[in-house]
Amino acid sequence: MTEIRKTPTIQDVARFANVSTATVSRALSSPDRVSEGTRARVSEAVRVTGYTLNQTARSLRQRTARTILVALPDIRNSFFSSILDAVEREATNRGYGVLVANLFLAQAPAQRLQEYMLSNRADGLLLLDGSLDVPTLQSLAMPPYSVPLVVACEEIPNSGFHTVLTDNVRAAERATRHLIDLGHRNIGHLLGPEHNVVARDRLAGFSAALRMSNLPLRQDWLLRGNFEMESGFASAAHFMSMNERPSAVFAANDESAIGFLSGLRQHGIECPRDISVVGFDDLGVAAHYTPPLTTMRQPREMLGRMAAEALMDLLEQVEPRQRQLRIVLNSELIVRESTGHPHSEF
Amino acid sequence: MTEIRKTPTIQDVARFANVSTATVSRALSSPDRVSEGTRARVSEAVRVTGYTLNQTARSLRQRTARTILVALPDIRNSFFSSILDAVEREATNRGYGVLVANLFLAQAPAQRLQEYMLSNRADGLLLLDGSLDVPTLQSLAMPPYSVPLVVACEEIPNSGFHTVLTDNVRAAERATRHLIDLGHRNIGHLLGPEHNVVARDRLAGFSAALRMSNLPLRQDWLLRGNFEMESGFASAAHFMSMNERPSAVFAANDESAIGFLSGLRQHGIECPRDISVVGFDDLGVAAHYTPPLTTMRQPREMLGRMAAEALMDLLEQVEPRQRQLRIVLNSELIVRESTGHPHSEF
DNA sequence: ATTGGTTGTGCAATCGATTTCAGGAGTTTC
DNA sequence: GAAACTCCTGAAATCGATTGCACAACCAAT
Repeated sequence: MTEIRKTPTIQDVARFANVSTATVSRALSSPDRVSEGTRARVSEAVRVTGYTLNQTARSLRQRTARTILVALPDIRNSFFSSILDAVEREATNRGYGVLVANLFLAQAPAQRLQEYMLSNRADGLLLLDGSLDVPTLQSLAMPPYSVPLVVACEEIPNSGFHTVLTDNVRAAERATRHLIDLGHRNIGHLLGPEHNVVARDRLAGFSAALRMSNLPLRQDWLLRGNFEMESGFASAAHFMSMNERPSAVFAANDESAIGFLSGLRQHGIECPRDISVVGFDDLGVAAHYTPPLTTMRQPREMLGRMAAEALMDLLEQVEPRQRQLRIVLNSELIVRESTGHPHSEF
Repeated sequence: MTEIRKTPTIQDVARFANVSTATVSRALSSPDRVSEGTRARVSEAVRVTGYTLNQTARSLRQRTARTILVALPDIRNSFFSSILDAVEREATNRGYGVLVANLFLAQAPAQRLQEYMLSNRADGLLLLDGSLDVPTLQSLAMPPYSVPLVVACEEIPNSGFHTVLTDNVRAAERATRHLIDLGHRNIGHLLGPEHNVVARDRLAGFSAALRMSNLPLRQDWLLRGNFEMESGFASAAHFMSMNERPSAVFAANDESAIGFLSGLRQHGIECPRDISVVGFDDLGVAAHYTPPLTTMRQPREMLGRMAAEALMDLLEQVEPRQRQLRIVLNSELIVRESTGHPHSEF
């Protein structure tokens, strides 16, 4: 009686097929290196024993985990979860596992990532957070560690890291120009987090657009925000307290735009009748908000996919790539109903 | 000259501290089993060499990966990403890694999970998807594999799996009763996916509430849906084509409620003036939608946390737990502005 | 002085795969 | 018919930790 006591190993297969473990290993991972007969015997033995590879053992020997670590500032944010979705899909296709590190509220996040990477649980790091401690990351990326690393979404300036992102400056400029084209001359901006690169780029694009149309950039029309709905909501109150108000606002992202509109509505301000608002991201809800949001659509799936591809390519090529990789994707203006011509003073 | 050629191993530490690797291992993982002097020497050696544990090697020897696999139907869905957030936080606290398997559009998902688990990359499985092939899962959970498994959010009936979920039936009943209490007598239901357990439970709660108030359940007022915005949007068109329309609708979740409202708006139907709608989940956007959504709030963070806890407890206890664990959390009605008294016929 | 117990440490086996090296068998080449 | 090559296979080393077992050293009790 053959009692199965634990998951079968390559030894069991070898015994059953009457070959050595070396041959089993070869039969499974490079079938053309064994004879047809052996290959068949091994296949049969695998079938009978119900053998499955112990990935841990392979990882130890091959020094690769076939796993990538994805670090993101906040999974709950629908923008990042979309990207994670694309990354996971791409990784799975290529036989990689995906470990997630959610950095929201984590203390010493960069260090946590470092420990993770040095523990050999993952082969490469996909960073979706640009706010991490650069020296720590850089020491990770340099010899002796040389951890393969790709930054996506949020650039880390002067880091030399491979990067995949969207052209936030130009996209913000485009969004603002849309408002200008509609006839708006008094335009405000709902800011992202102060130290966030993406937020800065969007502000830069915003001011560039104003400048190109000879419109003044009014500091008092830069509304505090941090990409979250609640911050947009809070800014609405501030907006109401202003003596002079812009007729249009470019919000740094959809979430804050939605919070902002929600806040305004409480004060009887209707969009687009009284104010035009353009967002950024084109979250799923943007199309179904009331009013449907005009916004810059970021190619999220594409971005996630390309970032994952870039990282895995990095992992699989033999010699280290010399030049820094930099991919910039374009965003697209989606015009819906939250923007219109200015026509009322209030 | 001591050149660092690769990441230092326990051997390097041992050599430096002039002890055996066994002692280093003990000094690090059970410090009270070595003498104070050795402990200090080892610590120093670790510091100098920059040693970090190779988790893969430990995993191989100890036959535990200190990693859990979280399987979810769709990460992009804000409901699941919230749960994942809580799970990740809890797991990290206890020193576990989190691998994600996004099952959206995956073929043979149950089998994919099986391969994953049998490859020893994860110690336990947290299932957030109730639609998987039960026999496959059951064979995983039974000897000889005995994979620790916890199901959350979506129950798998008669499976005997440990489960953490919310009381969907009662919550749906509560939501419907809210509409009845407001005076509605003609109430419809925007369904979830036909074969989804959660959707069925919510339908059950809906009909129970009607029954208890002696209101008829009209089949033609059960609107097709699949939890997604687009399906709610599509149902709005169908709604408009009906001869007799309900004055209120209980939507199976917030996303479909939002799509539905968005569709209705296109036809000039205003909420809550012309119709009352109550949703389910209390997604972040619910509070800031126009109108703010009345909805059943699910304790998502709690749910994720408890599910993760349950799984890790399972992993860490020596003898297998006998009784099936079953935790049911309560949802809470959040009344906002999408519901009101019925007052117009249309 | 013997026994018994505790403490601290090292040797070597072990986890389950891959891979290097060597060699036997068969085939081709000159 | 010897040399050179190819093809296939197995023995054993290896990846980097943990752990069972043995034992030395020390202390306490009889």
